[in-house]
Amino acid sequence: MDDDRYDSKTIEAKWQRVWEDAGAFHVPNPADPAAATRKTYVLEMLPYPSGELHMGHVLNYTLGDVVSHVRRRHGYAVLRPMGYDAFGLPAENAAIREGSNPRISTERNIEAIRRQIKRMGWSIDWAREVSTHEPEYYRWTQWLFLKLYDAGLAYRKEAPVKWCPNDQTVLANEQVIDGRCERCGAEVESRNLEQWMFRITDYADRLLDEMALLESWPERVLTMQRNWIGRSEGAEVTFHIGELDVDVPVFTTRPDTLFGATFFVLAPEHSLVEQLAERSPHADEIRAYARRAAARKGEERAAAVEKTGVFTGFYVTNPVNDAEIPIWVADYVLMEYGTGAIMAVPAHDERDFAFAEQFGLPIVHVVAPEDGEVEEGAAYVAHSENEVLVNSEQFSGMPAPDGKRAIVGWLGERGRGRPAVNYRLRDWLLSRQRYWGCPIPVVHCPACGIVPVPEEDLPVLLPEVEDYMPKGRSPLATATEWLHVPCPSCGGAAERETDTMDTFVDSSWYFLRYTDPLNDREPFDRGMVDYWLPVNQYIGGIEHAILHLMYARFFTKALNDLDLIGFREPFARLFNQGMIYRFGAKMSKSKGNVVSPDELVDEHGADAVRLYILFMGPADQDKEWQETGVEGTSRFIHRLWRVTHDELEREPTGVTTGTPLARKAHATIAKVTDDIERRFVFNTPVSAVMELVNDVSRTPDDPASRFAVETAVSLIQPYAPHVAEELWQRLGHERLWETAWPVADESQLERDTFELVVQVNGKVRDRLVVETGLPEDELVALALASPRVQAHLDGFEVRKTIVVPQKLVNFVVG
RNA sequence: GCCGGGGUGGCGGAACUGGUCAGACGCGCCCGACUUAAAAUCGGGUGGCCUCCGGGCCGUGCGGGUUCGAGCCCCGCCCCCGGCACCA
Repeated sequence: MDDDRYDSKTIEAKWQRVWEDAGAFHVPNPADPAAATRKTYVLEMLPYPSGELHMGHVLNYTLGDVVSHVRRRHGYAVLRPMGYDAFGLPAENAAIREGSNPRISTERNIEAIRRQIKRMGWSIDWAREVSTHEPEYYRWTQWLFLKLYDAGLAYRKEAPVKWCPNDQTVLANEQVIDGRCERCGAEVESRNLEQWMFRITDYADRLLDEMALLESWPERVLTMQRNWIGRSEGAEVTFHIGELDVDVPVFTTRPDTLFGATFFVLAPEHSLVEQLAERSPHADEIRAYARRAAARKGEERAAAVEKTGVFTGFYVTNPVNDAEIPIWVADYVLMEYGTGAIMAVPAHDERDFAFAEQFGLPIVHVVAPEDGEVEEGAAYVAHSENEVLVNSEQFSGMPAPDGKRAIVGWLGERGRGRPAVNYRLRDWLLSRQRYWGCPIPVVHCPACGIVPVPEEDLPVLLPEVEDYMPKGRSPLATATEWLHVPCPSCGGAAERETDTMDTFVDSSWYFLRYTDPLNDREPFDRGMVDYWLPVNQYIGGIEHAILHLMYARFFTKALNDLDLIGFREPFARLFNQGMIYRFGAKMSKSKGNVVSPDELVDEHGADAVRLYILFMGPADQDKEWQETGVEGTSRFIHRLWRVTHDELEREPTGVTTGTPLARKAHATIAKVTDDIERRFVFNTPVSAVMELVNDVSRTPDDPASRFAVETAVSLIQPYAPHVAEELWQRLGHERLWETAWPVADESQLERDTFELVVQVNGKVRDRLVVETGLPEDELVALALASPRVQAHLDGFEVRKTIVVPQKLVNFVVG
């Protein structure tokens, strides 16, 4: 190799081999987890092997790599594993597209991704590699499922569920975006099916409250999860239908407006609708309306400009005043939320008001602004602060919050209501009618019902089938030999469950498996998970703000309840990187705007690509890909190379303090360290090192040039580890990856002199170089002595003088 | 409608606790050096307007305010991105 030319290919291959041979990034588990060590767990979301890596992955894993390198060089044992989220729709659909078997295409993709990862030079502990589709892994996914089943947290239930007609499977609510399948974009349908669910709703409150245990999560993610859980406090109030002698509960957040309920509405899907229709003279009309409404999609119903509905001819009794109010059926009431029935208070609810207007129903005001006066001819009154109850018998005059409590209390005493909390969150539907997933380890026995597969029979292997195309029933059903088994309980003929698990089940515990990936007796060792977890820094895309991140939190809490782990939140700190756009759109194959990391690495080397992806801008913001951007960081590497080689021509002086270049180097150490560790920003450190290198090339005769060059090489190592290691070696050192992170000399951050800014009325009029530490009056005297300042003071009276030590003097004149 | 994030040169962005004429660093562009030439590389310039070349005025989405001083704080708007939404 020509020593004077930078060649990324040779250098990167060389150092990747060195690291591998040295086991540089392998971190063994401690023999005694109780012994205090400096350790940290840095984790990035694992990739789906449905294709190759894209620039989003490059950003994700380079971010994690910088954090890992810096922490390692601070003396931490860094757990930094990698794995593959191999099961699931994306991988299976990719296999179908290319007419290949999912296992074969997934494993081929894994190999390609592994090769890409190694080419990028990310510092990973390969001894901990896992893939969710391997029996050694999914055996424990099944084991955990059975633990949740035993605890009553996994159950089977028939319910209206979301069905994707294209992917031929049910979906979790979280996988439906604007009424469409998150994966393929097809419009989802509603079906009544018996499916496997996880009781995540039991954890709704803890998913909210235990956000307090998190060290640092982006506000937007917490907000999204709060919105998704959708907790609202109110009351359940029981209304009575005399004719049927049935009680109908409703949920309301406004029990204070109960006296204003002038009608009552059932969702078209409500079971009482048919019961009422049977006895009603308008039976046909009611049934026709219910059928019409059911046929409309939720979005259509929501978008309707005019409210629709039909009167049933029956009445219900308002429990607070025994008023008989008419029962209507209307599709603005949703069966999925609350109880599917509402009390309508048109004076204080916009939707009820619109309905009342449309059908000429009475409007009664029962809350008013604090003076208690209801405006003449008032219609709908928006909720406001300091309302008081009116027209509410003994409750009139109470401030609304008191009224709420009093009315709910009054109802409670009479058995007609109670405080209640309602959630938007639904249980997690986990079964899928697809081939490429973890088999659900239960057997259906005609005599015993659902029987869990005994632990010792795990894993239930995913059978080989000839045709794995989705057909609405799981392809596993065609594996007849696999399907028919004796019941583990009674020994009679039985059938295996043929649905597979949602891929999000696999990824809800993978971060635990990394701590003990080869364990064949249990999913993980309790001592090791408790030692490494919670993850100190988790990094991944915002697209998982709800899905994966909420499921993983749920799993962690459930496993904690089962006393399998000793912590309640999986990820202490979370960082979401922004999306990378090109030509104004998110990079995607279908839009044809992807930039291939491989091609960029071929052309510029992994170091230049790593530098650019972080230098582009704040890592958490979305940003536009710049075609010529990598050239800039590539040039920087060449410049660093040249500056280092120029330096090698000079005799080292040993000077590390006192010169302008020495001070710049110390300031750069301080800036880079603070940015990465405290501020968690990754673009400005690159700028700072560029400045340092620019300074070296401008002032090569500064005695501290060797120190400045070594500092630049050392600081850039987390970003560009290959070239840094090579230059470090040429500078006569070794193993930069385990060399202590540099520490700035505080005394070098202060200057003997500084530039004093002199302002007149807030405008800068002069800048003077003055000694550090002069008393204020001397600074003022020096400032007054400036002819430029005098020119602006001339003829005016100085009314006030502001002195900011180390910074400026401002004269206020007038 | 509710909640969260954001608006700075031709572009990506910087300014970290209100304090050095806002614009670091990089991209692009312009000029120069090297070259027969080009590329690469190196050096210089690059917010706008005016200029007697000293400098002056304007400028961080819009309008106000607080302050000696505001990109940063407060009030009222506009626009963009994301989440939730006939959720009772």
